[in-house]
Amino acid sequence: MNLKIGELAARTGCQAETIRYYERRGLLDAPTRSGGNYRLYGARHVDRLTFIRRCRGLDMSLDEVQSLLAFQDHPEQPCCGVNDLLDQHIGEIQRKMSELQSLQDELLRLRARCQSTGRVRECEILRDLVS
Amino acid sequence: MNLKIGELAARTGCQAETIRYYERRGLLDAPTRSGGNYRLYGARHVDRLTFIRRCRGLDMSLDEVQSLLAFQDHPEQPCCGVNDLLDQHIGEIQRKMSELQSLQDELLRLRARCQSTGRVRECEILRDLVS
DNA sequence: TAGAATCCCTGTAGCTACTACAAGGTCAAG
DNA sequence: CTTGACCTTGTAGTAGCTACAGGGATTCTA
Repeated sequence: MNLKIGELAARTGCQAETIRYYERRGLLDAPTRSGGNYRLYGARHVDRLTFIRRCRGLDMSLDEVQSLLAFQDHPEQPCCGVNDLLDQHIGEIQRKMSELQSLQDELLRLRARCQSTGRVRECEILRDLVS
Repeated sequence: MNLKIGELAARTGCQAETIRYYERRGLLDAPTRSGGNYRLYGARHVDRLTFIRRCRGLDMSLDEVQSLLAFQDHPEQPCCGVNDLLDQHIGEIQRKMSELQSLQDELLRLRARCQSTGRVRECEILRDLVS
């Protein structure tokens, strides 16, 4: 294996600087180094990084990802913690969505107040926003 | 009028530190000062800050708010720019919502893979996240 | 009128999850 | 042997605040 950071980056679709950042943050453990002090990654790192990127793609925070990684490192534990974390995350997304829905409603209502023919002076949108 | 920053904060539901931050950012212009160097705000500031907070409540960025404030300061301009900004913002919210919807779908699919009885070792959720 | 409590001031550093340098070292190709 | 692509560390920037520290002003109470 023995990938350099750029190769790992290409393989996972993650920038090299992001990989170094994950290492600093403690999500990815430090790989071995080559003679010239280059990071050398193995298959285990590819898996971990893939996992992290998948979770991030699902909008999880790095703290959440770190929790899931901790579960992976203790395979004998019951897995209900994983489910709890996911349920909580699903709840958060739910909340965000309904919040955005209210925003959208209000924005459309606001937008309907102006037919874009006049001057700023008479614009009902701006007037509406102060009150 | 002549409100101190804490009074303006209480009146608008905005923290004093946030108000100072808006001043630094150039959204709220610097008020006069008292003898003891306290900021003293007038009715105009109350209106501006209310406007800003309303916009922020609609999830607009400070840059967007600043654009709207610029429109307010040029009341003779045609107001179609205001409409454009709002339409664009509505579009963004729309995009965010459909993105969250896909996330939600995928999270629910993922969640359905585990019935929380086993150990982490066999957890299909974690397995799914690596591949 | 003294002292305490509560405000206010400036400036700086922290938060998330990166991203973008600068200044330099390593390595492979020509 | 030089060029260019890659790698290294460290630092600073992004958005929109928030949280101090260390000090001054004002106001309330005894």
